[in-house]
Amino acid sequence: MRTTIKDVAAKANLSVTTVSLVLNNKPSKISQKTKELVFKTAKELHYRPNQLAVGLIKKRTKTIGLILSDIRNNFFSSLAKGIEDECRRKGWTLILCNTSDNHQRDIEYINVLASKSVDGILYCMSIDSTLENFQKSYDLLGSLNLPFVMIDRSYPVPNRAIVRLDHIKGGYMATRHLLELGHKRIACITGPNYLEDSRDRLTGYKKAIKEADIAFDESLIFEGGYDINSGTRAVDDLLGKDFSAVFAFNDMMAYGVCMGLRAHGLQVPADISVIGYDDIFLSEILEVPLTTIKQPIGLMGRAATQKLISIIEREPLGEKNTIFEPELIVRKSTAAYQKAAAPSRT
Amino acid sequence: MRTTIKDVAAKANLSVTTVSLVLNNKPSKISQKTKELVFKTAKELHYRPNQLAVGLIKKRTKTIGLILSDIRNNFFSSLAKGIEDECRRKGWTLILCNTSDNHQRDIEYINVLASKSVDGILYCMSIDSTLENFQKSYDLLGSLNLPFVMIDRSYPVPNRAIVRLDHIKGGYMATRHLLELGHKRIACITGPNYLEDSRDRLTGYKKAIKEADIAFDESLIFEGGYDINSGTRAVDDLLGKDFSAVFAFNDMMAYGVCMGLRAHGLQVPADISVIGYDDIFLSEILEVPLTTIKQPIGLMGRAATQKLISIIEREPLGEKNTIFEPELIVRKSTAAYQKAAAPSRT
DNA sequence: TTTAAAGGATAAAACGTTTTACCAATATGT
DNA sequence: ACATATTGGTAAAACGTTTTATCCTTTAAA
Repeated sequence: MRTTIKDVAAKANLSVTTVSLVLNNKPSKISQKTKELVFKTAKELHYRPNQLAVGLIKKRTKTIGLILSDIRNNFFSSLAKGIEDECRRKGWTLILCNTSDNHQRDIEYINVLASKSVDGILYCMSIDSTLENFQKSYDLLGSLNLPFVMIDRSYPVPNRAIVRLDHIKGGYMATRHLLELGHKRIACITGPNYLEDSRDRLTGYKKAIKEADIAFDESLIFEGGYDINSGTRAVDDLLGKDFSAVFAFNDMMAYGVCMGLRAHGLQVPADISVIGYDDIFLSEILEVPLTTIKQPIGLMGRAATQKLISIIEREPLGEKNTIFEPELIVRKSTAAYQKAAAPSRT
Repeated sequence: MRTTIKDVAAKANLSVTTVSLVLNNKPSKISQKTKELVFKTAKELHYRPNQLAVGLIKKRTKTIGLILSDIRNNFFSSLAKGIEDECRRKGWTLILCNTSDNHQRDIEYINVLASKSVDGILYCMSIDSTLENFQKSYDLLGSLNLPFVMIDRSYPVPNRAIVRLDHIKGGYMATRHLLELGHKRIACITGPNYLEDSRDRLTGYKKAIKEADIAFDESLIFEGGYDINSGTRAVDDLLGKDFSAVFAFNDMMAYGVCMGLRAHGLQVPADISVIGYDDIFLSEILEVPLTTIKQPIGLMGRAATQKLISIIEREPLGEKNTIFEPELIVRKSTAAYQKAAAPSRT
């Protein structure tokens, strides 16, 4: 069996209380000599407090749960990396929960995490999180009295901390970039329409084209699901329509678009410009590196972790929400508009 | 505060013992009527056992730790996905530990996980794990009495369960594929030489060229670090030498090779054939999809999890080790040897 | 000399469970 | 009528900590 505090106390001929007091550096009147004896004995026996017992009595575990859709997705794994980094720095532990974009599991996992006594939750909703669904999670979290921070995706309800990008600005920047290259007919591959983050990007898009005096054309908007297939499906849908550029609301769908275009014999960016969103790892190493809007994903993960820990420890919080700024990364998938290049079905 | 078993007992006017017995379905002589009362009350109060207390007394937490290098790497995130899936299926919980390929952290995390009372560890060593380093982890794990399963990377020591691919065969298959396409001068980008998995692939390579009566040429072997940069550096080193194909010991390095070749104006596969290893997600969606040796990563994760749980629960184990079979996935980055295509410095 | 304060350490309760051993009341067999 | 089973349930210990209140000495102050 592992060494317990009793073993240390016994070996040092001291009480359990003394050992605990010393090891936890509590203000007490224990002589220097005794203190040293405790440290020495603890080290000899390789004593490490059993965190189950500690958690039980302190009602704190220094453990947080991370709920996300799919860790295989580079966006989430980068996020997880940032979060884990920050946890390690602060001596916290991270439990990983993968919902596979199934909201029922969001709920299950919240319950599991509560019964494991995590101190808080970092929550990226699954993609089928409508407002109603979110409300369920929100209520549950509330009834369990669990501190939580939403990452990226959320809905506006009271008393909810969120860390995310300014997606309106992001959508605006992406669109501006294409407009400045001379594109006027810009297709959008959005995320699910009920999601705020997708709606925000679209708002940014509309703002930009309006400023450029271009009418909004519903037929250029394709609702995707943030997955690679949405990109290829979008191309099938869009082909034959008049457009010279595509703004995909995430990089994954942008890859799909590129693949789809290629399959139809169209070149990026010669025939069609494509801009993505997220700047995940792949985007840089593609044969035609993707122009995209960068989210500082790792940083956002760290920020969210810090915020959650602050909430848990009841430190004075600055802003309830943290909004990051998007950044335009120009690579090779966007080019100036060429009149001749209007796409046609092959 | 959360509902405790005492609250349930109080409300139902029963003892804590009775409630516990009923809820855990223990053989006991509690009347059907009482049982129903217990279930009803527990449900009403939304009772969920505090797993800290349960863990403390049962000396089981149904929690395992996963130690890996970098979750951003698609190989590991796919692995983590498989592992998490299996954990969820069986009602286990997963703690994620990211070592950033720093062996010191392997050690730290093993200690942390032990103090959190995980029941076992799934261990992917960091890349700087020499035999000595591994020995330290191994000894620590032993002294903590922690069941563990190594994934992919390990060293041959007694009493160690490992789940991995047959890398000798994998190396052999990759090389055979290139040989069959007519290539005779095949460069290798290996992993660190002290790692068994890299050495095994090289063994497979040597076996294949020997069978084809081709002499082993040390100058065609470049020792990489399994990262993308190793691939580009390898190209710099190799250029000017006589070779028509490259076998990169993982897909990441294969991408690096492709990028490097492209930077030097060489085409894949027209000028140089490239084969990778792993078959991670990217490989399929590249402009020139990568021919590679597939590791069933998700499956391996699940298998490792099952094995670990079996060990923890002392179920009869079949084989101590599980060796998966490699599979050749032919895509577009390899082509038949063309005499004219010998590379030259640009 | 008595009282108060300081110094050094500890006993015991508490956290929320599980589990073992036991108890009381009723029913059964002789 | 008595011993014995059976039925239905509970008290209390244990898990490994932290923390509060308390205790005994010794020293300082009155």
